[in-house]
Amino acid sequence: MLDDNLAQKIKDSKYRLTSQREAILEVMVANRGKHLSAEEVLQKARDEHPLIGMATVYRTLDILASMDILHKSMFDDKFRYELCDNDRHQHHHIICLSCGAIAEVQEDLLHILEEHLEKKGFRVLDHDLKLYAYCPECCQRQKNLAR
Amino acid sequence: MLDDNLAQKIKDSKYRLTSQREAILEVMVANRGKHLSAEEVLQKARDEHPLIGMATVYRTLDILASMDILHKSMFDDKFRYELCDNDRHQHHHIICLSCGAIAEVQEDLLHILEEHLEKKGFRVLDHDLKLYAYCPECCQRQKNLAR
DNA sequence: ATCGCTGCAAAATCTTTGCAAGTTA
DNA sequence: TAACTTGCAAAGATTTTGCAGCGAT
Repeated sequence: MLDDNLAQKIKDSKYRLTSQREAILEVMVANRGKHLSAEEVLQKARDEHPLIGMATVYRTLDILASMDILHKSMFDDKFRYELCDNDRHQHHHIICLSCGAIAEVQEDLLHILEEHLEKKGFRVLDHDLKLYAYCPECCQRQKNLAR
Repeated sequence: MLDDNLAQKIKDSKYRLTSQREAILEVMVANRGKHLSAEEVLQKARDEHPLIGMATVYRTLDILASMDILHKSMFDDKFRYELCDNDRHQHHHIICLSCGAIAEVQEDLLHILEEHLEKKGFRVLDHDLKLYAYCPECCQRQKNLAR
């Protein structure tokens, strides 16, 4: 079942709400909080819409990102997309170098940095912070192996 | 003229110091502080070594990055490489959305964030912060146009 | 003389684009 | 109907790989 707000947002835009776009939106909503690649979106969207093509997926994801419905960023050498979540605005990613798990960090220390830069004449619009770490589970596993 | 330290570092490693590797190192040293793509490195390296191939460039850049001589990161949808600078360790990138200029930020606010994560059981090894902004020059140009 | 390294070409990925046909408002 | 959208296939772009021959130690 698709979030009416998002469907409406598209109807109100210059874009048309097609069954393919609806299917892709549903996939993104159903996977809230996950960072899906175009390939993953394609596979999941095909459950609902078996004939959908990759070009449509890329085109739709880019439209949704330009409408601030999705956030597009680069992980693992490819673009990944996640549903924007208005409640948790400033979140950063912490990527486990061992298992690849992606956790999120809510801390908002970057405002201080951004204010500093604004004083120097920059106008900061966005940022992207990735932390590379071993996650608690992998740290534990490494300790167990060492025993 | 190539930094003897770096040439020596390769000689001391399991890798051989070939004329191609030397040429690539020289390019990176001559462009200290810049973020070069493989293609750009290839073009510059060919001034010195006209027959060098792209595969060699990629292979060498990856070796140098694995030795912590270069830092590899993704900008503008491709990998870019820059010489590691021991004096300015924690630096972040601020990318102008208008002219594409890349400035660097030395502020080191991330330690606080990393300590917080360490307490939660992560072991943080590296981070990558990109800020997207309009640079002071482009801000000024926009103001001038508006007049 | 080894064993590593190189250049070339081909392959592998990921992403974008052209176009004829189908669909939406 | 008019304009937008789709799927397919082809093209683009970046990066990696296989291999025969070359080169460093």
